[in-house]
Amino acid sequence: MVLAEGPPYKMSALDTDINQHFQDAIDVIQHHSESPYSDQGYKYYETLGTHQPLGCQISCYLVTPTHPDTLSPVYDWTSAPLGSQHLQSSGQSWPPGVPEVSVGQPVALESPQFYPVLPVPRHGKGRKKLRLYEYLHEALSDPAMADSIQWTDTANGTFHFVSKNKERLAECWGQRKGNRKTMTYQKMARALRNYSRSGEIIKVRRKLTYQFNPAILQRLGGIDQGPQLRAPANPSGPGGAQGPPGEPASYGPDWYSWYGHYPLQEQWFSATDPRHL
DNA sequence: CCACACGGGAATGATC
DNA sequence: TGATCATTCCCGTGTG
Repeated sequence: MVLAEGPPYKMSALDTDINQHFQDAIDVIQHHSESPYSDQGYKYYETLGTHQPLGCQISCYLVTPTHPDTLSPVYDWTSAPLGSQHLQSSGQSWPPGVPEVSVGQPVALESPQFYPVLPVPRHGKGRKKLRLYEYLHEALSDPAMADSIQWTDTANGTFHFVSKNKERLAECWGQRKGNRKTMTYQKMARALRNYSRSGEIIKVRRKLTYQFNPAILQRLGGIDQGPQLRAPANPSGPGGAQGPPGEPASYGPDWYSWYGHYPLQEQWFSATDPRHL
């Protein structure tokens, strides 16, 4: 586990508070919607593998095109540092693995082309094979799959599986890939955990909930930005109307896991240092 | 104790 | 043919 170096982590009431702080922080940031580097980040995204936009051939179901005005930056992601400050002010310390620069002054990142998460897609030959996160994104855009997978917070790219029907989604994925055996949620989740290492999708400390890397979201054509897409000022009730039942009302991006999992920390360190350019 | 969600090691398969 | 990534199996842990 990523927490190996730090003190054993345990979910507690404190986490709920912290997550609430995260949400509050997100709200604050959204009020200051002029993210200094979100645009810059997008410039970077554009340099990534923007080939082959998705949203095509779904064999299992119809695809609903994403909302036209999907260009709002997903800068919620950048609120991580803010959240971390909350963490620290709450007495929660970060593990040694967390890049300090990201904690202290991420918004001040001046090398937008080095947004600290995205594994650069292979150059040259693009991957033609459909990848799981692409499929999930498609499914999230498809109302027909809403009983299996839903956006938890489109603004920051979190989504969750519906416990009751998650197996159906997994099966559909397996069929889509033409696997020999039936895909199960367990196996699909195993693949998702691999994404945590590459940083494409991370696990959120919430039941059945994951979060897209914003760069991935951008690559996949943005996220829906319907009226409900903005994170509510205060997620009402347990995860709002869409959250899995029985879950705490507040949640937040798994910043800890995000940075902790990120395997390219050193690359990122050097990347953010202009001297290494 | 049980069911469920989750995490990860390791072997294997598929693709580039 | 090797590298990479996904799939598959399996076992262990934590939680309600």
